[in-house]
Amino acid sequence: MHLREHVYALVATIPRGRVTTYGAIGKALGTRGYRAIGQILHRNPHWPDVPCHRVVAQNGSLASHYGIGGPQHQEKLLREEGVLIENGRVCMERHVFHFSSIAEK
DNA sequence: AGCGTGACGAACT
DNA sequence: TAGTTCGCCACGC
Repeated sequence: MHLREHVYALVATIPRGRVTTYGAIGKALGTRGYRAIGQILHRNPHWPDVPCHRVVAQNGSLASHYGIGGPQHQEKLLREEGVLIENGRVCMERHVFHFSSIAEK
């Protein structure tokens, strides 16, 4: 099983109005290949089943080159879900989603 | 099959 | 605090 499958499966569980980070995903899956996760989401073929717009950097900044309609589209999508975005960054303390369980390998 | 690149992040300097 | 290096994984060439 490839890492990408796990990433998609995990991201698919993120509830509406919540966000997570590349680091959190990597940690949950037991890998440090954060860059790979970025690329995997960039080429997300499962939209909207896999809500990749809910994945942001650890400091709350949005994806630098969002692949589905530009960075502005990601921000729009998040706002529509009620996510607070200040100064181009998501209010993490308020919206971060903690994966309940371990990786599903 | 090997190499460079990238929606990252932590450790160094 | 800011800039650089390194680790890790998938992909295109």
